[in-house]
Amino acid sequence: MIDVSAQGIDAPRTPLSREFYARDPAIVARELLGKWLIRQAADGAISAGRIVEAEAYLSSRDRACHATRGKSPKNATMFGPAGHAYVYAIHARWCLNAVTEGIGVPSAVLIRAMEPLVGIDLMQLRRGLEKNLDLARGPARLCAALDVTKHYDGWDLTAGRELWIADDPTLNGKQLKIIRSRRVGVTSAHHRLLRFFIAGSPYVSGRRSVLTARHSALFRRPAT
DNA sequence: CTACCGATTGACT
DNA sequence: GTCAATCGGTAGA
Repeated sequence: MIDVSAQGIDAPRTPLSREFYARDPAIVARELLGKWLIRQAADGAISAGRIVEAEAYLSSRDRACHATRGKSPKNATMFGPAGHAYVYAIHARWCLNAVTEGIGVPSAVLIRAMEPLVGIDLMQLRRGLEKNLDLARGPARLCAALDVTKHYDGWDLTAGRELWIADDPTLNGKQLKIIRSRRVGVTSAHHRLLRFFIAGSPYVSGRRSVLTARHSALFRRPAT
């Protein structure tokens, strides 16, 4: 359930490798759950949290992917090497992706929600909001909480400075319960199950009632 | 230059 | 549940 044991722990410094990202985006999205997303501001202040929700966008074989109709200045980063940040604007807000697969294959994982763990005061300040649950619940809220803007489009997430992703130092081999569902807000390829989130996490985006219904439906299993 | 559109959010009934 | 504000990116005149 809600794991607050990580609060007060230092953010991990060792970034995930290029090889981690250079795989199928559905696998990367699935495996990014539980990882820490870390932001270090110019003055050294750290803000970070645990990724609880991510979506895969599969290059030319996915109609919902921004790169499905070819390269443009906006999506150029997705055509570059894996492990770089792809930051784009939607409805006047920023969203953060991690580029996956190889050069010339424009796929990525959208990081949709995070459980705030470190630097919560700073994230509250950036969001103009106190409520911990809503600080990074949604891709644009997450970017606002971490002050991720167009400035970080193309940023190398494997360099381990300013913005990176690392293994959870508190996980200790624990297995996460993960649910797979349709992606949020996409207008094409709506049926594809390319959204992944941690079961029961209150930091996952979407309406609570919808989440609970979907949750129980997907968890129902025939007795064995 | 103008005219849309959207991987969103927050306010509202 | 509904709805519209918001503005960067993009296409087209």
